[in-house]
Amino acid sequence: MKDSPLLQGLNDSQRAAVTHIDGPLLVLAGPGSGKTRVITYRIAYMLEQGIHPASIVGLTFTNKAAQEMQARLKRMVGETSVWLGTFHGFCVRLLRKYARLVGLPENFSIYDADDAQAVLKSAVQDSQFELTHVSIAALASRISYFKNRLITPEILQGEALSSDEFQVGQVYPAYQARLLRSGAVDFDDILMHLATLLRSYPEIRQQLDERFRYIMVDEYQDTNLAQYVIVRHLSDAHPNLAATGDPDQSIYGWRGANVKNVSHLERDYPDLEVIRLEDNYRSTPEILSAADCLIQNNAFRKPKVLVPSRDSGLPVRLAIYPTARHEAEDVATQIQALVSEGSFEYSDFGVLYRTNAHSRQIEQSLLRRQIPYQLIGGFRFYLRKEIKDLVAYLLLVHNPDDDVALQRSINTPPRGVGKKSLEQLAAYAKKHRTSLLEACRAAVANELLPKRACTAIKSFLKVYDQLCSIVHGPLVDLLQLTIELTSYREHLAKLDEKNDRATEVAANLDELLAEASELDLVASDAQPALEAFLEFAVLQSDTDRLKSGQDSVTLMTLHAAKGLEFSNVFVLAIEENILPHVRSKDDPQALEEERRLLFVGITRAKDQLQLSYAKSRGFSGQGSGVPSSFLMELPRAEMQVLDHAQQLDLLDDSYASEDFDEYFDPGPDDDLFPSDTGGDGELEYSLDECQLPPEEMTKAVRSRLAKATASVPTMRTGAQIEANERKWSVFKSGCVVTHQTFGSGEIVAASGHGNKKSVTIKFFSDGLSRSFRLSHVQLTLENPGRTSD
DNA sequence: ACTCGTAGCCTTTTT
DNA sequence: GGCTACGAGT
Repeated sequence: MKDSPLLQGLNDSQRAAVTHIDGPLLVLAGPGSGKTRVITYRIAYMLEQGIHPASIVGLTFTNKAAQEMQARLKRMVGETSVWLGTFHGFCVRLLRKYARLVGLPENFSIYDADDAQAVLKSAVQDSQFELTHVSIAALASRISYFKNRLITPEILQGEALSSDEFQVGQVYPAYQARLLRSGAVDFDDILMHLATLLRSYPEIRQQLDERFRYIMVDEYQDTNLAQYVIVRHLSDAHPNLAATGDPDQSIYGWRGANVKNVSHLERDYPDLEVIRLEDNYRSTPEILSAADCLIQNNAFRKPKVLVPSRDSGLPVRLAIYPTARHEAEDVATQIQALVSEGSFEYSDFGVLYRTNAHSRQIEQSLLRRQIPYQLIGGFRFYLRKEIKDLVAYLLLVHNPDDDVALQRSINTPPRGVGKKSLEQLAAYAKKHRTSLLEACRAAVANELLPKRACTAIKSFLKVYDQLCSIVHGPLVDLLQLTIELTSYREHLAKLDEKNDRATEVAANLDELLAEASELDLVASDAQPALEAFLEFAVLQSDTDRLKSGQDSVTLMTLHAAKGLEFSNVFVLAIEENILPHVRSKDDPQALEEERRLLFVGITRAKDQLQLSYAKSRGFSGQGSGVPSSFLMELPRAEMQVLDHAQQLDLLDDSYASEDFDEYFDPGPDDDLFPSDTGGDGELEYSLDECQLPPEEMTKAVRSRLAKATASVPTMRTGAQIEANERKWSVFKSGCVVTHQTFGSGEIVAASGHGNKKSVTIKFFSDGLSRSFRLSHVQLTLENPGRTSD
């Protein structure tokens, strides 16, 4: 058995992992150690051993990873019924079956972050609970945190809450009640519901455990408690659980992932076999050395080695640029040069950065050179308005209780159902404990609303009922009819008269129709096309849309890059406050996660790697220009440092101008680093007036520039904010202060940072609370209060 | 009730 | 620099 041809070409540890079939297994796989290979080979090996394909489940993080494995597996063994998919996809399928047990209909809707936020917002309004210094987003993330930790509203209500969490404690149950009433789940619910279901129904747990005898989990370091519980419950009587992961690549702590799940595995499965894959087949020793030096700075870490197996290559480059624009231009130039030399294709390049916003400049530079690229992340197809509008109709057809879908569709295109009418419908729905759709029917039947509104609602219901009548036909027809009945194309055309997105929007609709007809082909009784489509629309991530066939540069965030590899990698903007991100620097755990993020980025590179930062980034004050402390942790001696900023130091002041990027616009053939800065509109105007000889002009420009920049307040915001921060740090909760017009009062809350720092003061004179931005009011401190440090 | 204009808001990472 | 939410006008 053990000499199966499958096992040829695997190293010892890989082979050990592939052939360990029964009993719990943990594969600690460093980057580039052939993990995906191990997983696919392992499945093939299991099939070869006669294990039934339907009893094997492989769970991945992204659809992309799942598809990749599916494709590899297909090449090895042909079509199989092995379930390879994402956690969420798998859980949705199970949840559909047992939905009633957690209070959901089988046709429950899945809400994306946008929809969920809309629900949360109305839950907040509903609970007549005033939000003070807590944003909806912050509430959402707290609720998400609870759900990931399987803390249901019921559990939470039994807990004593700190004042911080009091508001969440109020809103969370209301939010959840709304979701359930709409027959909907958010992303976190998908996991939470299934986990609680498995907990509460041992016989179901047992059945599923029996059915899914062999479970594999990829990117195990990124699982959260809910996911752990699910996996654990499905591997109880048949503990054939194989987890693969790398704690050094755990980068989703912020959304509840818990690296400790790795040690929990050891605790919960005493027989656990641990196999390490430490040989790296991907990167040159130079790249690995940089990665290793960096990651060793993480204190909360089990030491692990990266063993290079490739020959020595080029040194890792560290490039320093005066501005983000230079960075982008130079990267684009390098890519172009390497491709035209013939040594590489565009698809050999990956450009990685911390946040989506950083893609803009590099996009422009590539565009200007007509270098093809694909951008991952940013705006998702299914988040586009025109797509979401249409999908809303289908959602409502699928699930009539879906209030979010109704609110979205009832007045698109505008047919005269305004805010007022909706409010009354909502009130009716609340009173009669029914859906908005039912409220609409009641309103029309009993003429509860003004005639105008009633006829509008009637026409909406007519469209809706017509759509419902063909729900069992092909999905394309349903979608086509939706577009027709709503005159959607005409509506969009009218909307788009000014901005010329019309062709793009039309193309989007066509793509939507194309995807619908594709799904019609693969639809089955178990998964009707409409349901598949709606799930696909919401669970499809953007990384999944990455097309491997075409020759283009890939642009994406470091997070999205996990699991991928490129011959040449550029990591941009490795600056303090960006990587590590501002919001991570006070928390040592979060800081280590940021370091791991860079580690992931570095280890994506096979042959060449360039890390870079810019001294100025025209990003509303945020680009500090300070190189990331992570860069100090790299083996500088082995690296090649390219300091493109040196020659420009004299001009630093002008380069630091926020508007610099606006007027520095080198054409494709321009020098990357011109000796002078050209001029913006204002400067050119003054030049015309001056009529000085060229050398003098430059001087005049410079002195004018210096003057201008000195007088623009934004130029000093950095220092100013810092000074203000210090000055304002005395205004804390509990302080007694005096306001010019309202007199004295006590600070009851403070929020925000820098110039946005604001306080809420409860005034003694009238007992009312008012909020102020510290940058806008003059306050005198009367009494530092009890919380002085 | 809808459309247009502006001010304030926010800008991590994603299933 | 971009969007959304809100407010005034038609």
